[in-house]
Amino acid sequence: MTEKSSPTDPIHARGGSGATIADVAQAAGVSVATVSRALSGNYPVAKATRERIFRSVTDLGYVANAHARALAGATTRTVGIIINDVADPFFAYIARGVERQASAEGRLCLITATHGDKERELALVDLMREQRTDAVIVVGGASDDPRYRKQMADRARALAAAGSSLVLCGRPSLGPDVPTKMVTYDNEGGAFAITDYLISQGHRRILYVGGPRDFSTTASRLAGFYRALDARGIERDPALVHEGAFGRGFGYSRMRELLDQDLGFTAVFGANDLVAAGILEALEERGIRVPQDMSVVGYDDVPVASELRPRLTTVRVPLEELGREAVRLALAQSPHDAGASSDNTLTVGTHIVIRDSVSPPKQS
Amino acid sequence: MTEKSSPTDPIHARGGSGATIADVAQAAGVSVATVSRALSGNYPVAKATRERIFRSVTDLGYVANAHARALAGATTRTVGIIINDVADPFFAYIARGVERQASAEGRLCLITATHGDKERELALVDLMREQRTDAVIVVGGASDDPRYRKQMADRARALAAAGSSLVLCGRPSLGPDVPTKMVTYDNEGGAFAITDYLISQGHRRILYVGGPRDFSTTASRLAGFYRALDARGIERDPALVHEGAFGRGFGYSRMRELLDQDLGFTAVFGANDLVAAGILEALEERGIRVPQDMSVVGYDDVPVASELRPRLTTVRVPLEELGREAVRLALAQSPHDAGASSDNTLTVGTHIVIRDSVSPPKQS
DNA sequence: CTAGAAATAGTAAGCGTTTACTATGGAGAA
DNA sequence: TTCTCCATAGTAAACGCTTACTATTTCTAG
Repeated sequence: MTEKSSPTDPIHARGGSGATIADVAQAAGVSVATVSRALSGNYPVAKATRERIFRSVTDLGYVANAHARALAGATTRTVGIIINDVADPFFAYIARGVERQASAEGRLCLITATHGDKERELALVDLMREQRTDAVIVVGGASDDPRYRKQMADRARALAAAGSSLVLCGRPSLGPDVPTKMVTYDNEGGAFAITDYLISQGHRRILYVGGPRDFSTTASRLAGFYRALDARGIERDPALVHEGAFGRGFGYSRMRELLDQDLGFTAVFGANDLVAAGILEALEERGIRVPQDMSVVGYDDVPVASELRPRLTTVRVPLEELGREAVRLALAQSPHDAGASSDNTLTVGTHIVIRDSVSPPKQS
Repeated sequence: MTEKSSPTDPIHARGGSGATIADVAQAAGVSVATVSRALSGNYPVAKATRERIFRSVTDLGYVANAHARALAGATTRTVGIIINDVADPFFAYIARGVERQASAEGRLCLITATHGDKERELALVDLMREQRTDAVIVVGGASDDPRYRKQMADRARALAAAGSSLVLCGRPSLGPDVPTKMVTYDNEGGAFAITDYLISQGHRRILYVGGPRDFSTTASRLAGFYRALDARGIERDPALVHEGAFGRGFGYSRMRELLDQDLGFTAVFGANDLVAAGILEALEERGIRVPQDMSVVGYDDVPVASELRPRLTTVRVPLEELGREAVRLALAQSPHDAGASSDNTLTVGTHIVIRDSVSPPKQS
């Protein structure tokens, strides 16, 4: 007895590559079929037999081979999610919702990141197809490059044909004839609401900063922004719109440049909270007080918004909910089970949350 | 022709559940073996044949079945990671490192969350065993319950026996005879350094708040804290140590209570940045200025630390690096390939980053 | 007491790949 | 010309499960 572990230790038994169902069957003196049935519990197995089997299972530290199971059976009990970046809070909260709902529905969650590369995104969808996930959820705004859309549409069809589905989360449809499911939030409405709030506080020249060009999220937010301007009869000034990126760094550096120009704006709409954080930093550096000298708003209401000083007035997007709904919809038999309309679309609302970063413009 | 998509569309072809390698073989007029070889490219296939095969692959929108592949071949090209919460920045940054390194090494990444439940953690390790992941990485401090340790040790052995490995990331060893790999950071050293910094600024009564009791991370940070006190000959006062949790909410509420007692501390050490953020909020609410009236430090240096005002002085932990190293070590043939010592342990350093939340105590 | 229905267990056919082994054809060597 | 050796391609045996069928008991009812 040179073994360190005691003979009753589970798991340690085989030196090979893990016990198989056949090992368990042999140990329990039954056939593999019986073991399989005892484990899945969908077929009667005599109590004594079952107990013997379970004892062997623990003794051997047996766990089923998920691949063999997926190959023989139908479903993989896995959902795939594709996001930009695991550490970006916008995506992280959606991923949390996905992870939680998936695990509530007994699924595992394959999370991958594109790092903002759309080619990679397509490749990742294929990877998930290889994995035969029960659904693949792609999150976040999309490029509107037609070639890309076509490629994604092809994949949506392939997934649908294979009994899986492509879920678009927070991004526009690929077209009416493409079999996808969609979970979105009212991006344009939120932008409208917060812009209107700024206007109602007396602002007339509002700077818009951030968000990649030709990107669906940017387009919707900008659309809401313009609609609010139009509704109040305020002229659109192209000099006040600065697309670019979604990061904090972009907000900071672009704001620094803009501050040197004489644009005469009294409020800034950051395309998201991170951009707004950068804007705030640039303002702080210049000694411009917020909200006394300048009002600032963001979008998304990620935790940083309430961490900032002043606390950021922003648009709340129910991110975690979005993720949960994506999974519900993905796994639902019929769209109605998940509370979606019959075109498989579900929209969650947004609303503005008022904190301390906005006040009426200074009288000049 | 009632089909909407054009006949040259890839993918749309079969109505079934996805094309198989046999379909491709038939379409290309070769055997499945040849297709398999053409795809894996590890065996000569005539150029013309190969091209024919690839054409069929695109025509059919074929992607290999990862499960069949895993079953027949050896490896799954997947690593599993188990964290507390996807949206907690501490874990999110580690997860990002894991995800990036895994994808750099051609692996997919299965991410799951325990929500702080250690039973669930064990169950998740088994789930990953089922998936036959090339490695399973468990992240973050661990409970020191002996039963739990035993269970985890069993699983480590099972994984090792199956040719996979258990990687402990930021948590203590399970014992010398348990086959694990470890990536850690100098938790105790960081706590020592920042406590010493506080002392060097003149603080003598330092409050410690946060971190679950009987938790390895808490234990190490507290150990560093005490060592610094001892080294300077400052008495340990149990009334100044308040374990509890790692969240922002805990920092806030506990600090409120503590402020009502007359403890006479001049500085607060938050067990992590989130706790420190809560502390700062409680202080702000009471109108206590930081750092003039009270100094505050945190731990981890997650983004919120530089978002806060005052910017938080804290201990920097190279989280993303930690995740990357975990994957490198997990996948390395020999520990030396990954720069680890021969006992499969790798430690990354921590250092304090000084910002604006500490100053000498007020003369009273 | 016996036919027929449960209840329980076993047999074996896949599931979609990879890969060891085998087969074929033609080029170069003798 | 004949033999060998490559370069290719095919055959078929796993891989570890699930499940449709089949077989054996054991009840239950008539």
